[in-house]
Amino acid sequence: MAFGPETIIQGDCIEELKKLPDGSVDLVFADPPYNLQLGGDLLRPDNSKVDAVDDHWDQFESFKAYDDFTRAWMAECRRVLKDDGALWVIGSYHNIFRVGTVLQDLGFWVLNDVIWRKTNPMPNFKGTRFANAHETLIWAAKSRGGKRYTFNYDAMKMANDEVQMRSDWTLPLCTGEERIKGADGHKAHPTQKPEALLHRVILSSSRPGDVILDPFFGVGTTGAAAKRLGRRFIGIERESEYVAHAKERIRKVVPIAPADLEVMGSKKSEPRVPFGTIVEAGLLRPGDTVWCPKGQRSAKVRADGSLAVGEMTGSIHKVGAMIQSQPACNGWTYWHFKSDKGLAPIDVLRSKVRAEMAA
Amino acid sequence: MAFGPETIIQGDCIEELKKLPDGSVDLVFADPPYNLQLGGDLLRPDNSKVDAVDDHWDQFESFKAYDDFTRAWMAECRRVLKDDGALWVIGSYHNIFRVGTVLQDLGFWVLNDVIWRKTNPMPNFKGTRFANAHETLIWAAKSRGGKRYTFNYDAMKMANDEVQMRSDWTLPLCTGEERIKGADGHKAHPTQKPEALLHRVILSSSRPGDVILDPFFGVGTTGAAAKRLGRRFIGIERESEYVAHAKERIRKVVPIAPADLEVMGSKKSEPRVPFGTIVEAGLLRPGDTVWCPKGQRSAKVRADGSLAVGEMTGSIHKVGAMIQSQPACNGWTYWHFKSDKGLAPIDVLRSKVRAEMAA
DNA sequence: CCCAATGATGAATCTGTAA
DNA sequence: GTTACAGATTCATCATTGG
Repeated sequence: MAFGPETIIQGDCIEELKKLPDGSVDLVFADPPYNLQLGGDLLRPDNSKVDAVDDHWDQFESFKAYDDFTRAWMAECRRVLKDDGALWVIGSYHNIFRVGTVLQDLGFWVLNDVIWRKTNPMPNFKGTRFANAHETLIWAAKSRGGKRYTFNYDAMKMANDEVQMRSDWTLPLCTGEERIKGADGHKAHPTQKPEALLHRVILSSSRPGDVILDPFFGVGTTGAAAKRLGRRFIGIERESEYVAHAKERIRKVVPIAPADLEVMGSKKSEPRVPFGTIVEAGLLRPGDTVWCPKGQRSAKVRADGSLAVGEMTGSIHKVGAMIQSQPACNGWTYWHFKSDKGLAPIDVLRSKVRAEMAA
Repeated sequence: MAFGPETIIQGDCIEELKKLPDGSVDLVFADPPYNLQLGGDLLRPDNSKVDAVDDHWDQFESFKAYDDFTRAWMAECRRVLKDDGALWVIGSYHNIFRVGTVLQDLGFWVLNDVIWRKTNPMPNFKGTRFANAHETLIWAAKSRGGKRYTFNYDAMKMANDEVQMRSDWTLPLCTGEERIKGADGHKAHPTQKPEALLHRVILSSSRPGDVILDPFFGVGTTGAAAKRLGRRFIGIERESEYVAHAKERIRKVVPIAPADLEVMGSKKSEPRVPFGTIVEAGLLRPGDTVWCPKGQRSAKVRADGSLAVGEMTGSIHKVGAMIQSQPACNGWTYWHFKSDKGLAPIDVLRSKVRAEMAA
């Protein structure tokens, strides 16, 4: 069985996978349900309601039910993969450990776990945890020591300013024009992935003309990226509405010439370094004193990177503003520490940390 | 059984854990071994040579042994944890999926997965994969819906320039002076973690005086960070050489003065002041008027600390919610009184009362 | 036409205490 | 156990509106 360049199948993922022949696919990208286990409604501080992912397809009775489901679709994916093929799966802490364990148990060989760092994640509105600002992808070969998987090392290095691509990728969410909208103007799919993410996945681990299978096709991000990058694809999706959106979307995609693929240039601005990092790095210690430029006034450094002047506490900027009775203050240039050459602005310490980060 | 501030136990992790009493520990930090490639004795860190495991079945056996080992130490950790306790585990793609699955199966409730982004990771020399530039930590409460875990949200926010802390942490590797050296001048431990990482873990999820347990103590990074931050600790480590290094290292650590350990507290922890107290204190009088932020709407203060708008009466929060037709409202920030500088939120009056209470 | 102010929104396991 | 209610809580980005 040979696949045309574009195949979209409407139907149940596992049933349809079973119809595909052994060893016919080069790369699988799967974005399965995450099995979020949400409580009641969640309100933002402005009392508006968060549009939760409460779709029926994300509901599972237990971890065991989720594991069984995972094993079923993933075993089929492994069967249809060529021996030199590979699999990508994306998930969050709700499901990624289950997925990774099943994957290893099925004989896949993990090559990397890759972190998608979101530049603009949804915050944690209630202040109960760390803002959940990333998702995890697993990249795995069909088996250990099997035929060689595809990895376009130089393309990745090129796309990363000639520095080896790392396992953490910083990319924005899929919003704005890119986000597919329904007739009502609302998002057509609750969890549409950014095409830039698929671009990097496909560019890194497949060749032009390869067949890429997405068993949870949704509104077709994998298909759009595959077509743009000159790959063939097979998408399986149960919901007819998503299929319709995907078809319309992919129809409009114009494939680009390989020479024009170097579009992912990354511009690096100076990384933000919180003052707390200076304390964590041990460049200043909790209890240490910092001084104003002329050394008359001082403040104490606290373990969390706040300063204290008497009862007054807050960030380096806030405390600096308060003791000067000014509306604002740049704490990095205002506060000084005692070095062997006398008082020096703490900005010097920030430069040190930045130099280390860049190294 | 009460623990002293510093307890280091030399012995097998699981055996020694079994001797600890139920519900006696506030926080566990575990950095377990993940040498999955080695068959046989998974606990031995001395890298004795074992033939590569190519066979799928052997691989499965190896995973099973690792899962059993993980379940054994983690179940004991769960037993010794207090009901409001929590667990941190760190790992890489080799083991973190196994660890996360076991953790969920044991009833732990995942709060976050946290990514340690290394600023200076080891490159991938052969150019065969993405540079493995991160490790994963899992932070989990003892159980779902159990007693409230500790999270110092405001301290974390402060440490991150007043923006809430995210699930990805950028920190350098442990190198240079910080890295413990053996008599031969080489690193004493193969996977020593940076103290900055432990600083953030401990500061975020424990309180001064808490008991922190590290069942894979190594050269004592957890102990050093715990002592510095005024926490007690219990470390278990099998290798006497590591224990010796840890003791010597921790001996030299100077704890931060208790006063300097104070971090930004949450508003939730401040004493509750009923609105009626404001009226009792005479800061507002029955019959006085309070206004919404822009001053268009007003309500009357009543003697019992309720508000009235026409027929509508109730608490400051309820009346605020009702006149805005919103599900909830913080009356302290919504309602304003007329001061000599124009409208000011009644929260100012609450601060006054609190200041007086503290005096 | 540009800039400022305002509003909307994204895979979210999202409160605590007292009666 | 449950219910009631006080009151604490958000970041980056893009679209829209108003001047």
